[in-house]
Amino acid sequence: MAGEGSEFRGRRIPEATVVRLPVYQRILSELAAADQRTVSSEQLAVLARVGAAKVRKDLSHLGSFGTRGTGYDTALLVAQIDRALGADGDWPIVIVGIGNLGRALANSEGFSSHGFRVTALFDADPAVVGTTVGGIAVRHIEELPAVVAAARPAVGVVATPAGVAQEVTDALVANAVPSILNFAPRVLTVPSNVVLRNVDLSIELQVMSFYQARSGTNSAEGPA
Amino acid sequence: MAGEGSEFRGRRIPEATVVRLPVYQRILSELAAADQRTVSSEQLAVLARVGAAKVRKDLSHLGSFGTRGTGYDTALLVAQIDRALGADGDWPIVIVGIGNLGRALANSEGFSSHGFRVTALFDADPAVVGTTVGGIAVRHIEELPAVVAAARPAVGVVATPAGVAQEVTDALVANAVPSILNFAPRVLTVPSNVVLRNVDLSIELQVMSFYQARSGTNSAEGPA
DNA sequence: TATTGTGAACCTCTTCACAGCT
DNA sequence: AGCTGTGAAGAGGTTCACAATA
Repeated sequence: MAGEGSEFRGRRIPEATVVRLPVYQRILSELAAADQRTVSSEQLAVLARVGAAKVRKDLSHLGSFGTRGTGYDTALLVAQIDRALGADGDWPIVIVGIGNLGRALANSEGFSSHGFRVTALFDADPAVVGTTVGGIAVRHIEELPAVVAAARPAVGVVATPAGVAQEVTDALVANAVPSILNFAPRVLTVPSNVVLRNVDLSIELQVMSFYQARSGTNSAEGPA
Repeated sequence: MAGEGSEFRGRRIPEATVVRLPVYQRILSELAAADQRTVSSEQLAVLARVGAAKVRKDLSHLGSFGTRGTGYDTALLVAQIDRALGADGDWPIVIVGIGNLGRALANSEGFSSHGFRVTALFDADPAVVGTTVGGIAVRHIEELPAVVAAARPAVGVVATPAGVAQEVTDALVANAVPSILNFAPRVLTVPSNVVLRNVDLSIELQVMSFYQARSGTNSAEGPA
């Protein structure tokens, strides 16, 4: 459990910063592995492809861990970011919908690091139920309430067809899953106390075709 | 090519809006399929889980297609959004890295709609090269330059391990691929004229554990 | 000297509120 | 009356620029 709020700086970290912390963390881990003891905001900025001022402001939300004239202690910074992100915790995951994408997620590196751990898989297809994916047996969706109520996963991943995404989400929420990561191309409704994030592959492509369709336009650079 | 700028309103559409347009488009398509002729910003807002004012402002960037007192013509709006997003175009895609994720993407619905079309798959593993995924034969990565130079894909999808993501990207860019969609957990460098978008599954999870780690904290609501 | 931490300016996106049109 | 389109206000995030400090 290890849930002590100990000496939290009462800071409210902006979402934009939260999204960048994992990027910094990955870079810092690599630097630490290469035995680099300290790092400047400038170097981290170059590696993360952002501005140095942004790096400093982002890190300042975690506290004041840098040393003026020297930079940041690499290992210390990794530890601080890990703590902020909860990487020192244990975060069981369940995945619902074991199609191509669900299978890929179940086997994904990202789903078994930083404290994450896939604990259960569910599908409705009898041909899939009972098979083993990434070392875990796929259970029938009807077992979801019982299994989830017992296992208390931290994250429910929805990788089902769009048509059943909302009802699957409702089942997860009803069984106290506090965070939902949705891959189905559907806008989901969840209570306000549930954290919902969406990953929509189709949207990413469409954003690209938007910019490309535009760049095809005569590059009439607007006058100031 | 079909590259006519015809009667473009010289508007610069905010990125935040661009990301929501595909969501509206999907909802509107469903309404149109259900024979709903018109839709109000309020109804669309409820379905997309955003504010009505935001819907109106977003749509206003495309032009003035609503009718006061009535709402928007559903079919017309779908057509306008499609046009803005380039959904009336042809967007060949190549996917590099045919692991679990690349395979899922190659079979994905989202990669074969809205004008998108997977045209080539590449991998470095001899055990994978030559196999067929989603009806397309996987070619060796060494064939990439020749194939890409000939096929001129609009989007290159990087689904390789992080270690080779940059070199694969360099090869795509060198062969004139104008947009890169990166799934590798690595910050990529591309020339400024190349559109780059990142999808990082691990980051999404870490953002969730961040919020959950926080909510575990005594909900000491900060004083104003 | 080198580099952090941060107020202030700036920019972008969101929300409000209402004039204007049907 | 009903609903859009938008100027203006507000909130959030980024960048600047520099004082503080090792």
